[in-house]
Amino acid sequence: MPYTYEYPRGALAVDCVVFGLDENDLKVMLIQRGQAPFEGKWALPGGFVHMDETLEEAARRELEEETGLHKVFLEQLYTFSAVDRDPRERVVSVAYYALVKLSDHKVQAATDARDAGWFGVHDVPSLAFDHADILQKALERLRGKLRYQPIGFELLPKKFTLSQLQHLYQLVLERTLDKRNFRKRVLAMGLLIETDEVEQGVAHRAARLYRFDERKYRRLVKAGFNFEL
Amino acid sequence: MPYTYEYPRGALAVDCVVFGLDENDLKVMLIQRGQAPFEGKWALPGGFVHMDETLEEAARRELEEETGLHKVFLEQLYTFSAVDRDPRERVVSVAYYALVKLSDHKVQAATDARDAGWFGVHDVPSLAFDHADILQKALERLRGKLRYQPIGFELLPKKFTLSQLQHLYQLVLERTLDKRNFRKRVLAMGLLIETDEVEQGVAHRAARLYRFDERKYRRLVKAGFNFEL
DNA sequence: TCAACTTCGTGTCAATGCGACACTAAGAAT
DNA sequence: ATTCTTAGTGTCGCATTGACACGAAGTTGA
Repeated sequence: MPYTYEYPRGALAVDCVVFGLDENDLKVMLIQRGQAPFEGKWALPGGFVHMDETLEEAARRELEEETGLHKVFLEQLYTFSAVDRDPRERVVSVAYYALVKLSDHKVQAATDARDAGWFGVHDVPSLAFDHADILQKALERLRGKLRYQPIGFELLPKKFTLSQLQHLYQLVLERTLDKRNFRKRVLAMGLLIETDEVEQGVAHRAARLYRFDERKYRRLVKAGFNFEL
Repeated sequence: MPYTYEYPRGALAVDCVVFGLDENDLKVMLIQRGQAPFEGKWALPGGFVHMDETLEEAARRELEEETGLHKVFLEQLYTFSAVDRDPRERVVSVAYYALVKLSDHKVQAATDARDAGWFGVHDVPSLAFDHADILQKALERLRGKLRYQPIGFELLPKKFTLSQLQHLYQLVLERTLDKRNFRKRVLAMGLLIETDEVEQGVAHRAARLYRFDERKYRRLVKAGFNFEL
């Protein structure tokens, strides 16, 4: 305990709001706390920042440690600093949100030592700290971002149907969208590649599978292009 | 100096990007550093966060202390955490951006003990720390925000002409706008109140003065309204 | 006082974008 | 073969957007 400073210092933490998409719901990953404070309560995955890592590195490390997730889409959300947000002492927390393909990560999520699980975003239990506020803010951001940036693909498998994509948009934006108009718009933006495959194992006409053209997207972003769905 | 912890802790700071509007330019307020590191270099106003204040409180306090500004529009921007962004030790900085009416604050800005001043945003000197990055990000945010939220008024005097408002938009967005279309759109959003005054002391036909209807704006925001200019 | 100068303030029209809307096609199940 | 379910497709009217020019008002200086 040789770390002594001239002035008092709060601790710095990161918390992650991890979104995943299930057939029917937008889910968020929560872990059950194993220690006080809030022992037994559900909380966002997160932890303290080390001295030799950036905030994003800390967020990725904690995600990997606590949920097994890695290489996910991750973006800074907001920094929460209410003086009493942690009952132990002053802790300022930088929140990130992540989007993951549930199909890829279903298994690992539950294999951590602590209990971890996916909850429908409108059906979360009471959360530790100010994590409910953080979740709220993350949802708003996701909604806002989805409108003008093609980030929805991060939540879907590599190959997906347009119906899945529309379903995702409807879940996040919380309203229904017209099928024809949606397809028109989303195809018009020119970032979807039609594959020659169709979905498998459905009890009705199979839908065509598409891929997101990430290469093209990156190129356009670099060229200063502006996406508004 | 009795503040001892089990693990090392970085320091937590806030930095403020303060925008102001001059007749011809969008300006940013800088202060000249009085101590190492970067002594003599220009930097964003800012400082360390106290244990009993939120980040926003810290930002407002520093603004008041270093530049005399108070009661300004202030919003969190981003948290910067490069490990070596401060040569002394680990410092994570939460950046805020502020919009002030230069007309109200021109005087105080220069009265601080240190040297402080307004610089055209495209004509800033080399900055201390990673403050150039912070400024860059603030500019992007301001541009993005201006598109869909009526925050430009924070930069203008209480009563202003539509030409001033257009000029501001042009400065921030860095492109010219059609006068008639601009007036149509901005009046259509219904948040401007026409006063019965006109500007004074100009060597040509005087323009009508308008006020921003903040009351109405707040009401609409509360009602969940969505502004897109 | 009149001519010159500067900025104010205003409307139309064409093109485009957007939302509403319904039926046939394909494939699986029975 | 019939039924069931979802896939996939085009038009049309309306609203929005952007391009575009000139007379009005007020000041200045000859």
